[in-house]
Order: sequence, then C-alpha cells, then structure tokens
Amino acid sequence: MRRFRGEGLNKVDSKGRVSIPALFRRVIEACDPAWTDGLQPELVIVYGDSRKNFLECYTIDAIDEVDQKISDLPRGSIQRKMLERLFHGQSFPTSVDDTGRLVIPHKLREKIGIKAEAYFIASGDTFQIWNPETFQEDQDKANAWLQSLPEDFDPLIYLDASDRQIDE
Amino acid sequence: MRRFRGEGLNKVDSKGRVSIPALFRRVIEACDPAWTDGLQPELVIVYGDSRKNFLECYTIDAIDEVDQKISDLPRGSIQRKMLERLFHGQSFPTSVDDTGRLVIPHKLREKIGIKAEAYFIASGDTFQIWNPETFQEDQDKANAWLQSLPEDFDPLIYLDASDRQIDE
DNA sequence: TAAATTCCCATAAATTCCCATTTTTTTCTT
DNA sequence: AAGAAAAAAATGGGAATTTATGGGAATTTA
Repeated sequence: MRRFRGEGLNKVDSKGRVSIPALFRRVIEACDPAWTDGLQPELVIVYGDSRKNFLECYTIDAIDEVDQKISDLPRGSIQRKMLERLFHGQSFPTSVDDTGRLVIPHKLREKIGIKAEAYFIASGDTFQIWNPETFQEDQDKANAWLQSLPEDFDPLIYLDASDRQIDE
Repeated sequence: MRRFRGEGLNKVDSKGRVSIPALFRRVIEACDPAWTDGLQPELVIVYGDSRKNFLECYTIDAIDEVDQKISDLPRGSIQRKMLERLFHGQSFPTSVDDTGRLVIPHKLREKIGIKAEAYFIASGDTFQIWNPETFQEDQDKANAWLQSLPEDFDPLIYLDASDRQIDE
C-alpha cells in the first residue's frame, strides 16, 4: 500500500482551486482502483470532526477500508451512528483535475480559515490540509516541547516503546 | 542488514545536485527491495527535527521499519502524531539518479545551510548530510570532550556498558 | 438570469533527463 | 614498481518535461 510522504504550501485562487503537491497526486492515482491514465483520480475530504482544525483527505482505497469497518459495526449502535455521520455525512467526494488541482468548497475553506494559501502535510495513508498559520502555531508548540527535552533525547525512542504501555 | 560506513565531501551545483559517495550507493541499492540493475534506487530524507542541523537519510528498508513501528503505536496518541509528522510529513522521498547523484531541494539546503559543498557521514543504517563547516564545529566539540578525559580512557568501554544503565 | 462551477487554454518557473567532460581509482603490462 | 590503459566516479550544461498558477469562455445551478 502506498503512503503519502512530504509537505507543501500552495496558493488558493478566488475559485478555491489549489494545486495538490505532485508527489501526493501519484499516491491518489495509485490508490484509486478505477483510475487509469487520462482520468481524474478521486478522493474524499472528511471535515466533520469539530476538534480538528484541518481537513483530512482519504484515497479511495483508504476510505473503502473505513467504510468496510463501519459496516461491520452493529446496526443502530451509537458508534456506528457517529462514524456514519462523520465519514458519510460530513465528507466531500471530489477529484483531481487534469492540471493537478482540487477545488476546496467555500464552506470547507471557511471551516479551517483558509484564505490565499493552503498547507499540505502527509500523515500515513491520508494527508491533511491546513491554514498555514494555524499549522505553524501547532508546529511551534511541538518544537517547544522538543526543546524542553534533554539534549540527547531522540523521539525515536518511542518506536521501541510500541510493545508496552504508553503513559500520557 | 547492510550498514553505511565512511564519509565524503562533494560539490553541490546550482540545481542542488550532489554525488552520493559511491560506497553509500551500494548500500542504498541493497536496501531497496524494489531495486534492480538499471533502476534508480530510492531513499527518504528526514529533516523535521528542529534540534538537528543535518539531514538524515533512510534506506527504504530502514524507513519501512520505522513506518511499521509507527503504525503499531495507538491511533490518536501524541507520540504517534509527533512521529507521523516527523517521518511522514517532514520527509522527502527521492532517488539516486543514473549518475549517482541526489537532488537536495532548495528548502532543505536552506535548513542546514548548505551552499557549494555537502559533507556525508555514515551513521549505522542511515547517513547524514551536513554543511561542512557545521560538521567541523560539531567535530571540534567532540574532540574537546575527548581531550577532557583521562589519558588512558578508551571509549570502547562504552560498548560493554550497553546492557546496563548509563549515567550522565 | 445572476452566481457559481467546470472546462479549456496559456505561461513562467522548477525539475528531470540526457549527454559530455574531467578526475580519480583500478587494472594491466612491461 | 612505474607507467599506460581501462573503468568508475564526480561534475557541468542544455533541452525537454512537469508543476504551479492565472484567466476567460462555456455550462450548470439556484
């Protein structure tokens, strides 16, 4: 399974159009079973989680996997209801046009406060779209936390902790 | 598992191209499962740790291992979020071209202050790319520390300490 | 029919590809 | 062991391609 990797900052024009980083496009294409050269590869933007101030973009393969898991939940359960609302209701299916751009609807731009530029960052099998300033604030916090750690601390140490309990 | 070994100093041209030390290339090829003679072996440059003033280059095998460990961490944990941002977001997938060179994007050259030359040094299953002057400073510090030790002290002693607590 | 959305075309900048030359290293020969 | 020949590595430059971005016409929607 192909993964997204990398980040990018691109302009948003008055119509809401933004170029998707070229490396991301290759992954979106590879993860759309229906895609073939010449077609517009599809993807799904999930925007409903009010606690998140970014948009989360799923490839077709990734969203299919989520859909499958949802349909495995008991019909009528509160969990299923929540996830259906988030992933089926508060999501926006779209496609990459032939110049590599995406149109972010006005409502979604409003939600995360995007104006003239959009920041893209990979996150495993999805990627996120942020208002650049909001992301920078978030990143500043992360860096401050890193700075507060001992000189020789390596975040990689978490990797070897994956088989035991992790405290918050 | 093959490991990098050695160091090297090469020129960076106006397009950001640098030759990778030939010995490193053999390791990059051997550690890319998809590589076969004639193809361009791939690797990933990780650059997001704000405390580090060098680029860290991972072979495909090495980064796959990291990815696997990240996906073993609890979804939603702060650790996972940080590591995803660092290894998936703030990283740059690339490949070695048929003349043995790599392109270091402008942004990454800026970050570590690379201008006309780049210094390469092996570090286990990854290798690092430094601004030559910055590396020299770091090296000077390391030497100063060695000088401060007793005449007969041998750093090799650390090897036998690897299974017990190391004090600061 | 006004507003929004999609389609189509155009262009500048950045990136990749391809080929040529110079250096350095290795191998071969005497 | 020295020098010549061959191979490999490092480097440079231009052409071709891809990206990012902008604008207008056509089409759809409300």
